[in-house]
Amino acid sequence: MSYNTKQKEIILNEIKNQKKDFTIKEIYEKLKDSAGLTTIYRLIDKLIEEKHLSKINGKNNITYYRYLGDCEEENHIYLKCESCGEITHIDCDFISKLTGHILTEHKFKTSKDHLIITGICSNCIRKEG
Amino acid sequence: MSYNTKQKEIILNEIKNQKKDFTIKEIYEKLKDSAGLTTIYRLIDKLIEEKHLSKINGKNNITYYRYLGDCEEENHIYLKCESCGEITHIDCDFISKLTGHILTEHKFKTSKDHLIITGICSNCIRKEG
DNA sequence: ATAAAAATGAAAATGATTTTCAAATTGAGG
DNA sequence: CCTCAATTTGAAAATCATTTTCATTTTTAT
Repeated sequence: MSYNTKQKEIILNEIKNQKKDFTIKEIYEKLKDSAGLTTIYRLIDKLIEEKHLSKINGKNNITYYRYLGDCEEENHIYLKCESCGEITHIDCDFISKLTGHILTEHKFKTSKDHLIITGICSNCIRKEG
Repeated sequence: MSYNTKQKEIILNEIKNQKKDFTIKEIYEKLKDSAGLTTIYRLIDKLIEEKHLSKINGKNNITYYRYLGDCEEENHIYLKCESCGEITHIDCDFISKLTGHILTEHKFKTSKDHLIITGICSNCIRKEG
């Protein structure tokens, strides 16, 4: 039915140790002496099927994976100005209220590091108006 | 800076006419006599950057795209799942509180039609399949 | 009308993912 | 501890979507 192998154990262990989203390449680079690329792909596919992993489209067509295990709260949000491109980082209670609201009312777990809100910053508002 | 061409017009028109999520291949098949594949890729990348289009991970590594109509409403926000790519529109008071807070406390005027918050949707966060 | 800037697209390159298949490993049943 | 069929592995080859290249064409400002 399903055999246990040392490769599966090694790969799963490495995935669980990831602190952030990771790529296949990163895993392979670390494990290339103990597991082949094909095997890594196969296990990852299985973990996704079993909903232990989530596949994420990053920028530049890079595929990241996220281990679904622990979810820490953070009150961080990025404000990105569409005009000058400036990104400011805010950290306030209101954000946790927002993410809490979105989670409970809209059943959606906002990503802490990808929470970017776009608009126009105060400097650029002044310039334009 | 940016030139208008008949290809851009034709491709954009075709995209806007799509009733559902679509693939590049589908667009190319329809327009192959009037626009090249490279040009379609280029315009789609630009539309994504401008948040008029969203990229969606389908099954079997098929990439779909969804046209995000221009939104004029005040309390409107898009929730985009980083895993499956699914997009939900939410429309609630909390959002106007958020934008009000960001404007008064952080001096930042949020963009109405580009407000996309990313995270993981409830379907994807469920672990045991 | 002219020319510089920008856009096009065919072809080639890239690169991630999948497939193939012979060899190695696993685990159940002696 | 054996044996062996089922399963797994991984190197190499194949696939295929996307990107790059670059010569040519189109657009727009002057």
